[in-house]
Amino acid sequence: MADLINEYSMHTATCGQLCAADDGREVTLTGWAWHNRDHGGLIFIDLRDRHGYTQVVVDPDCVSADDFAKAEHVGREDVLKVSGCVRLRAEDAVNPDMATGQIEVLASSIQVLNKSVTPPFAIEDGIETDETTRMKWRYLDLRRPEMHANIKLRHTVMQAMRRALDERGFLEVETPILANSTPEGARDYIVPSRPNPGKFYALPQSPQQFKQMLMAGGIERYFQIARCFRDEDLRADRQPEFTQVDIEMSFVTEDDVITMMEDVLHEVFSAVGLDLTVPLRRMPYTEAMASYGCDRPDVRFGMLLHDITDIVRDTGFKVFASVAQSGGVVKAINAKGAGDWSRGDVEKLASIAEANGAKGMAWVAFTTGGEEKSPIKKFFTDDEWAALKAEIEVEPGDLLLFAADEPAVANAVLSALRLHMADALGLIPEGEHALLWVVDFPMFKYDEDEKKYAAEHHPFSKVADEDLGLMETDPLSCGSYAYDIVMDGYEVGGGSIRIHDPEEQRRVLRVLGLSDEDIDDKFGHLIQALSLGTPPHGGIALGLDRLVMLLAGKDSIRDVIAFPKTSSAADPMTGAPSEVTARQLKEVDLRLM
RNA sequence: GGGGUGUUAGCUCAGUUGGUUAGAGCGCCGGCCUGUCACGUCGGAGGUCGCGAGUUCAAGUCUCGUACAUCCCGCCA
Repeated sequence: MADLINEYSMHTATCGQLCAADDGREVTLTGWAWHNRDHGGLIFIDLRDRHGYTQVVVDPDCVSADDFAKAEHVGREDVLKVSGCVRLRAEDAVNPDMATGQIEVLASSIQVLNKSVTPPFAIEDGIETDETTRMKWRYLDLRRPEMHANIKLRHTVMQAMRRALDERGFLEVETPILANSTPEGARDYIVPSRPNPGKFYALPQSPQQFKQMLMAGGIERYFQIARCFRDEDLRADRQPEFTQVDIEMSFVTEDDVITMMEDVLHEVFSAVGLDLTVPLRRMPYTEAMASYGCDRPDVRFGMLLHDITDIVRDTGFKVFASVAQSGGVVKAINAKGAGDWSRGDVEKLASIAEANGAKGMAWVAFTTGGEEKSPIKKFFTDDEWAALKAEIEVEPGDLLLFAADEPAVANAVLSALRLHMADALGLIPEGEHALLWVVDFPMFKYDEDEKKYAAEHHPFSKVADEDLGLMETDPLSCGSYAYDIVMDGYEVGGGSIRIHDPEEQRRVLRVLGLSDEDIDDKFGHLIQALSLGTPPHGGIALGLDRLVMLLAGKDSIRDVIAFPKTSSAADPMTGAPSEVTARQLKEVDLRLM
């Protein structure tokens, strides 16, 4: 075996890195055959490895008849070992579109290390093959240069992250995968415990409690590139298992965590050839909701939300007036450049509004020709119309889209429309990134379905000092020391300063509806640790998959995960999840219904 | 749990008003070809139209159900 490895690793060059300076070198290349162009008396084989392509020329005068016959039958994805001499191509044979297009390798011997059957799709960039097909043969998909680049980018980001954190005194610590179910939050993946019939582990949704225990354990600065699990429905940016760069620090303020994270990210961006200007903008949560309609604003373009509730409070357009008078809001965005859209195209936008909870969508188009088209204009007085136009500063070519509803719905609708219109109008600059902090999150929100309070961030975040007295009387007014980092409209990280006072922790959990008995049962270890000298601490977790996805310019994290799962949490390659035997079930004391 | 879109050759897709033997490009197989690089050229093979019912003289096409994929809402402390 050692000899075999040695033999394979002795190749003297890689396919993507030969250049004119290598002219005359004797090399041995190993790789996969991409294209085989057989001209009868002369054969060109493009050989591919991790680094790129090189053209191999097989001339019958330079190889044995046996090797030439082999070359004639080389097919896609055959694994070859080719020895030969690098030579400059004739001037008219140079391929300027190819990194190694200046040279070629004249083969002297060819060895087929492994013959491949015809692959189900082409191993090259820009394919439009269905993603399920790519996932079924993921190892083939991974051979494609763009997937290679994604995996390499992920590696570079992870290594830069480790280096930057190590340099700042963080210790990398592993925390358990077999952990406890948590009563709040996402649905857990559960694992039966054979020695404890009827009892289950839960895979961690995040190492949150363990990292707080590490602070209690005096580690002071911890990080982990941690796998996290959540049994919820999937999205393009959500997988059932995903990776967080999990960080926690003792004796710190919100500013300390934010500054540390900015420095680390600056180094990570440098490592991938990007310049991140720090410090980043910090936007209060209330401003994000008011101006962008969401807590993860994409600030690469404008089109901010305008609140026109006061202008339309008494208008003749009853839809607006009744919402405005009953505690709702009327807001609008101005999609500049869409003023000449056809009525049909504009009306189609209503389906986006409705998908986000709107009952309808009003609009006004100001054509570049100076016309004002709208189904609602006739209900407005001249003064109201003028006030509306002044507030939004309309010009010819503008299209106004309105949402009138309770604030949460109006914001959700306009946030979705804003993103759709930015995409449709090409307002998002390609390759540019915009990062910012969203700060001053509220501590609690009210869950209408469950009829109880829930933590906006999580129940271990510290309530703002000045609001501590409001916790029992007016939870929704309590701020917190929680912050998110947002990149290009995605939440790529979030964290907070944690509670380190045991009584404060109990109060928060009580607001969430937990009895003292529940608190002791589920969080007794935490409360106890807090009462035994846990230092003030705080931290953050970055969504590595999303971060790498954005850096790679992709719109699905599946493209930066080596072996992702489909939207039904299945793996088409391995067939997971699958049934287990009756014996396996019996061993863990389970029976299928 | 809900909504949208899709499923036809190995891959990407077309398929009209329901009507003869379901097509194209690429790939694959065979022949020819010494400067191609998405080589060219000639020929060939390749189909359970996702699956199951129904309507009809007749279904890739219409109806219902269902599976899977994908995007979104809910959900994701």
